[in-house]
Amino acid sequence: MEYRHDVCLEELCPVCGDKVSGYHYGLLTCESCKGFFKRTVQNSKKYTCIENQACRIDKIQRKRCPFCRFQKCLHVGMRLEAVRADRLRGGRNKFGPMYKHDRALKQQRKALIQASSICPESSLLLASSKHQKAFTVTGGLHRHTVFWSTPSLCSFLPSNSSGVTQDLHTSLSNQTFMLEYSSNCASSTGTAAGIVINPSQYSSHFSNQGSRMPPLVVEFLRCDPDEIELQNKITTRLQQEQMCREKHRDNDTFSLMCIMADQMLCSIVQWARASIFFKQLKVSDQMKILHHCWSELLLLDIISRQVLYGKEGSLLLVTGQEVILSDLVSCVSPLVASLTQRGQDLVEKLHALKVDRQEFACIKFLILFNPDVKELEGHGFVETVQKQVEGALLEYILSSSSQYLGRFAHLLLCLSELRSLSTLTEDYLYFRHLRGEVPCNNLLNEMLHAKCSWNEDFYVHDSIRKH
DNA sequence: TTAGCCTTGAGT
DNA sequence: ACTCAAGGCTAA
Repeated sequence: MEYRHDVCLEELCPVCGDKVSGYHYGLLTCESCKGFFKRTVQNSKKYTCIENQACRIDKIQRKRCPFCRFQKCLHVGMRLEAVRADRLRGGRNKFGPMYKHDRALKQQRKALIQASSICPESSLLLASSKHQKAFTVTGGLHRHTVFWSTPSLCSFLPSNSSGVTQDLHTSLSNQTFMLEYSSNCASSTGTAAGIVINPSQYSSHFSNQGSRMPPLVVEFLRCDPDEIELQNKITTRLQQEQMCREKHRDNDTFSLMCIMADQMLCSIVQWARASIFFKQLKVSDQMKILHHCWSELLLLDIISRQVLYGKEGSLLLVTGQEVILSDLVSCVSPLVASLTQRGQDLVEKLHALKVDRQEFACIKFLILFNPDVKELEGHGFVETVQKQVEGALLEYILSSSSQYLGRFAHLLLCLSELRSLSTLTEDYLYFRHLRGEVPCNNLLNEMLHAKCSWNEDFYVHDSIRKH
């Protein structure tokens, strides 16, 4: 199943890649998956997988494992409740407005993309990198030693999600995130992944904008960690570790920055884990995705902090401390100085665009759900989510900016630059890692380790087996 | 059991 | 009257 362009994607079934025949049970699917889903639900069929519940489902092989096919149906967002218990024919159900809205969004996106002269899939810009970035902070900050170990990535992720239940009722209860569709909300959701947020749940938080904000954006904001809490948490941990480990290790600025980055990575992983869509992925996919985008997310975190809260000429750390940029640039290597400068240029671009929290929240999800990640079991799902996120971002921009065409294109270009920067910075970190200069036993280290076994599967997988 | 085609009927 | 997602039918 090769999805190269949105043009094709629009017409391919997210379950098997066959030609789409219309909206069925919540999303666009082919006729055969529609029939399969209907038969399974109507007859309460129970299947078993003779492999390891990870069979590839495509047009050719879809008949081979109904268990995995049905799992995939649920995974991409087909809705059990759209199969009628009374078997009444004809008419319309409550999903009608959702389909209509989805169609309108697709139309809108197509028009926008054409008008922006961007390739049919914005994911061309969003999605082609092998790895990412790092951060370039250094300078005369702390003068103390901080070192501690962090749990590995797999310990952040649930260990039991490989066991997929085949029971329909359990499947239903697993979908508690699928909140009821509300046709009177300006939603950007309810598309292929079938996720629809009821904005009334959050309207108290965003009462000034709640009526206009796409529900998915509201949800992204809700997932976003609070900056003050994050600052307190990381500062506290840095202090704790400083007290515990004062005697250990050299405390050069680079090590300190690694440790801070490591803490930020922990919070990024926690954010992902608690976020809509991500929890639906299998743990193996969650790991692949995080291994792929950690540095980009880390860099975005640093950059968004500068754009939203920072002052010109200084670098605001997650701990709330400020570093004067000119001091910083003068005491690091030329490579790091140039990376810092590029990062600063990006900050200025985003600042000029007045990118807000909502947009950053969407961008984080665009980075996280990158369909370019290799060998994902839930590849179709990731693509679907990315399209939904793009749709939500687009809708948000449409509602909040009169310059939406240029704005959307600009944001994509900034993302492209972010990716390129992240690749360079990650390479730099990797180089320091190979020289043994990155503190061990932490998440950052593990990410870099994963990078070194890029085509094999990975250090983390070993950790899983041990568990 | 699958999947392509057919029938139905509420919403527009 | 038309649309289009439901369910139904049936050859393979």
